[in-house]
Amino acid sequence: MSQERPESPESPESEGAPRRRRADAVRNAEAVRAAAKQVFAESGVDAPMREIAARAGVGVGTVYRSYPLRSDLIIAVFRHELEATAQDARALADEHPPREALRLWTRSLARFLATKRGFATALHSGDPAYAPLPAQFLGVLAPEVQRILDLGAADGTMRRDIRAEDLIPALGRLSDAGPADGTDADASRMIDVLLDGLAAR
Amino acid sequence: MSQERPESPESPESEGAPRRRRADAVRNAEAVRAAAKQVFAESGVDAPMREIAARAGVGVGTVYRSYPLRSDLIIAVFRHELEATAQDARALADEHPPREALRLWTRSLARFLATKRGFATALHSGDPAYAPLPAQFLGVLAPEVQRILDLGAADGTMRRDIRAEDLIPALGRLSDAGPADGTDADASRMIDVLLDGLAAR
DNA sequence: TGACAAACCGGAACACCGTTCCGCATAGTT
DNA sequence: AACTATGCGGAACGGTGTTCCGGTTTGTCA
Repeated sequence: MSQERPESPESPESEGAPRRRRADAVRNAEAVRAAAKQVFAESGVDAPMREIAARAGVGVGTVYRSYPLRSDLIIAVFRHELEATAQDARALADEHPPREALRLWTRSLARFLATKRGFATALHSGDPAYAPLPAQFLGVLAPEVQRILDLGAADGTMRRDIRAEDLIPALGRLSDAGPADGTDADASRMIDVLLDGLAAR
Repeated sequence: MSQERPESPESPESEGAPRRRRADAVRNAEAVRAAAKQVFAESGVDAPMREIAARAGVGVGTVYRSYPLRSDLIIAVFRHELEATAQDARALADEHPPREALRLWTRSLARFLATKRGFATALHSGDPAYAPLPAQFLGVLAPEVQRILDLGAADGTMRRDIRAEDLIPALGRLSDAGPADGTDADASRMIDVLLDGLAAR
């Protein structure tokens, strides 16, 4: 029971006790996350911070306190779905040969990106507010996708010199195309071409 | 000589005589274009309008009068280099077999994009200020690149179901990757994969 | 319980930026 | 020289990200 005391850190080595966050702070952080989810769905991930704050019944300062970077808020909102997409890769790898698993997974990825307005664009925008996004995105997806690539390399159906860290950003960029591009190219067709290029020669 | 009169339109059918622009207006438009070229090189194509105006020794209103959309200014600044890139496609098609010509041309395109800071990103940003950019971009490049694709289809080395209008945006997106992505993937490698996928099966 | 310090809050304030608008200046014409 | 329409400058407006601080709330300790 005495373990509950904030002053008794589990890890004695850590510098200074990281006093527990106040209850109202966590409440507000969650309210902001929920509000952001709504607003992102309606107006995209680049919606004004003020609107998110207003929707959460909170001041803008509070938003920035819990989520200093816009990307922190985006990750918090989409983390679950992002991890689900990663699990799709794992499941598909178990049920299909590698090439087919990868092809099907690109659909899953495209679905994820298509339903998060502005996410794909933010991913390669270069905007500092989104800077940590690509790495976090990759961090979740790459391990599972790499597993498919490894299987494909092992059974000789895929080339071995492309890693998930290269492939996923490329897929993300190609997925972002489509009607909103101004040119009505079909995104999935170019993705299929890319996957064909991934086949072992 | 009487032909010089503004009141004598060459095409009688057109509605109203399009009075010639004033001399100071063309001077200013050119000064703005030159200033924009400098500023774009230093700060990217999304540099503040005010800075371009200041550099040109002109008010912001004057910038908007000659170039209502940001994309108008961008096109004006890069038109020559863009057309040179299109000519590269023509030249390469004459000197190499189609697949090799296309491979070399992607390098030319990547060079073009790499030296125009922010251009590639603007191309697929969805920002209304850049809306006409993709179409103008394609309008210049597509005819020459399509020629390569046609040659490749004719000699049986390339698949026939991909058109330049689909391929070029994809190449543009993949070229935009690289170190600035946050992930240090090598853009040219994924482009090579895409080109491999373009080979006839 | 009451008091106190640390943590936290709200939102005004500041710094930019794109874009518009209009009184004034000037080029071109008669 | 006088006149007109064309063009000019830059103030002004609306919107946005981000910071900052006086005041409030929470958790703790006596």
